[in-house]
Amino acid sequence: MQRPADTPAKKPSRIQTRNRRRILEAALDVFSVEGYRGATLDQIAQAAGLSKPNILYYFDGKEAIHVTLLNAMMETWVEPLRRLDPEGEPLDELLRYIRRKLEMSREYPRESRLFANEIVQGAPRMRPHLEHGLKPLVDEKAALIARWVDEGRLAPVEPRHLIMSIWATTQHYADFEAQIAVLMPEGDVWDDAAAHVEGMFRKLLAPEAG
Amino acid sequence: MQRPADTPAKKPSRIQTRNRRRILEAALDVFSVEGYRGATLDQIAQAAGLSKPNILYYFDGKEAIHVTLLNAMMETWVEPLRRLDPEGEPLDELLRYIRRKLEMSREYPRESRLFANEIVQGAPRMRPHLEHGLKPLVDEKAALIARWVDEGRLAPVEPRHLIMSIWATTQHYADFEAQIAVLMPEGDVWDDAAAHVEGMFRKLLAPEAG
DNA sequence: CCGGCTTTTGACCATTTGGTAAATCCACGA
DNA sequence: TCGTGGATTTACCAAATGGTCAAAAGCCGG
Repeated sequence: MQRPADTPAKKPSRIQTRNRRRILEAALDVFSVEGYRGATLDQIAQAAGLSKPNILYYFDGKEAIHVTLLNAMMETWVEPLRRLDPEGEPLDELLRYIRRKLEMSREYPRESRLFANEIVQGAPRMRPHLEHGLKPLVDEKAALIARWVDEGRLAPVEPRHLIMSIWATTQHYADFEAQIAVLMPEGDVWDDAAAHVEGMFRKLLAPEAG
Repeated sequence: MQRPADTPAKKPSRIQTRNRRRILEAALDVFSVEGYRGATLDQIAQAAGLSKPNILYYFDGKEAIHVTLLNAMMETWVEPLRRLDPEGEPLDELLRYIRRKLEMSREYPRESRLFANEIVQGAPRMRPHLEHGLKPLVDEKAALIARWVDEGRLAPVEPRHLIMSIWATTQHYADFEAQIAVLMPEGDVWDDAAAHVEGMFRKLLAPEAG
């Protein structure tokens, strides 16, 4: 059997799980800074502490690694949005979402940049996932937000553009970290960012009092 | 003379200006989609309608083209920020800046993505420019905004994070266009974006009435 | 401690890619 | 019109890169 990876026939051995994890970890490092085409199997192999042919023993090729990474990551990436609770208090729900999203930018900047690279370059390997995985979720949550607005529990706002703004502002701190490192004075960038972003969206979303 | 490009000794011939322009135009197309390492001289050559060696006749190499593009672009890119007028009405000035920035995302998405690619990947070829070109300008304008806040002419806001938010939200529409194309319903995305972004920052920045 | 599997490696390949050298083409002013 | 310098092409490299293959090495239940 050539690809123990994809065939779910047998349970993967301990070595397999360990090495696959190592490879994905290394690949995340490399892909997230070099982009897909910029990354090389040699880089990944070296970062993983394995030989290049050995990596190709575990994955069907460079693209397979990339796709595996993107898919695995998209799950956790949209999780916070999925958690938007239709039963909750609208403003609380959205602010919690925003905080969580910013946290993820801080904790998983590599994942964010992996994604950013893919999208900036036209999402060549991810468009299907965007259409069938992300779009329905965004449609659903946009409808929810629209409902909240209709009910007067949120200030009027275009739901999809709100979501874009949240993504843009939060992910910016991960994706453009190189720029931020240059422009921001030393200090609690992340704390200030949290305060700023939360305050901004609170003002945007708070329904008119009275 | 090998490099009529860099040596300012003689005025460039008509052919030179034409071909250099062509090359840069083609390179912008390619680099903005593929990133630096993803782009190939063959792609650029083909897009420019020139042969590869001919391209290397006009530029010292792949990197020289990229750097030329980045530098040329940075000028126009920060121009709107430079225009923030200390004498103007703060809210008007900032909203005008925001509108202009969004306009530029619409008119020059390739430039925006070229820049995004470079920064996401750690700004390997642009850090000096960021430090010596962009940082002083941001420092200056951040101080200006801080002054406006102190004078009570803007709602309290952390100036640098405000600037980041403006960049994030406006450039997002260019940089993540592939995603937006999937998620947004057909229609005037740009008009809605303008309304949304302007409204958002107006709420954020408007000083307390009274 | 053996036999059969999983895993790993060294050698190798074809293609791509950035770049070069020299020959050729061509525009244009004297 | 003709020579000359700028512009262009043809024919190449050498290195990098994704990937293959068969042999070697390790691992592990019996």
